[in-house]
Amino acid sequence: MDISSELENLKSCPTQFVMAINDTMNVISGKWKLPIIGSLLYGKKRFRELERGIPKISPRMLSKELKDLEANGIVKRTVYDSIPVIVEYELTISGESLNQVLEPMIEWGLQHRKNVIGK
Amino acid sequence: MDISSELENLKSCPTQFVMAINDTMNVISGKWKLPIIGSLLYGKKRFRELERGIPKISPRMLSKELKDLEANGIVKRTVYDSIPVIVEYELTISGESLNQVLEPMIEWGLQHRKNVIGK
DNA sequence: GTAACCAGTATACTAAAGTATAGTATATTT
DNA sequence: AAATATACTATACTTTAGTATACTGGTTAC
Repeated sequence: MDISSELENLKSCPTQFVMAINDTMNVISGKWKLPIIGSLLYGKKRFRELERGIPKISPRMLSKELKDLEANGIVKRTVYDSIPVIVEYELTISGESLNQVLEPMIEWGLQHRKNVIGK
Repeated sequence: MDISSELENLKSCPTQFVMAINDTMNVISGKWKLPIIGSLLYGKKRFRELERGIPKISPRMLSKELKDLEANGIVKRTVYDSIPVIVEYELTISGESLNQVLEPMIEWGLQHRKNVIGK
């Protein structure tokens, strides 16, 4: 699919592209998804490391969002059967490839902020 | 700012980039924002045109989201003092420039769907 | 004169998202 | 033996987002 004509296609045949956008949105929407993904950009983390690294998150939310991200193929959960058990979370390839959507969001956000303040 | 090093920067100094991402998210999140923006990609539209064009949206939600989008500088509202009054909505430059973030979202979404189905 | 179109607003409700607080089972440290 | 750590789960609550239904005030068509 030719990227330069996607906007044109979005006009003429929205549904499948809107679905793709919604898929992407679902993966990163919610209060805690980006902080979690951001934390995991540093590399593997254990549950309590994430909890300590993300201010104000509750274990309930962390657990819920990690399950969500895992179900969506963004995060991989590994249990080591050491004693005591160690659980590690890391980004999948799909998770890491999210930078290709986050970067344009950073660009647009910074530009938009300039525009709005500029007025 | 060098885009190719933004991910690296996101790791080392997250707050301002995370803020930019959140700004972008806020602009397009919610059930009706994308359908509205999508409709306006076709060009100017009047309130009832949008209402008819977006299945299941209620006038309350349409009104609320349009105000939101206007407040965020995504949509411009023009009132013509004809009789009866005509109100037109259109995307601003900022609004149109959203394609630079929507296109990567389409790409990522399609790719991710392939990955998930592929497994 | 009544029915319909325009551009919405008002009120009340349900559903989804997020918070607060406490507790589980296991193991290690002091 | 008591305190602390890990990796969570359970229950109850509040807050935010979205829905349903009706209505307003003006204008035009039949």
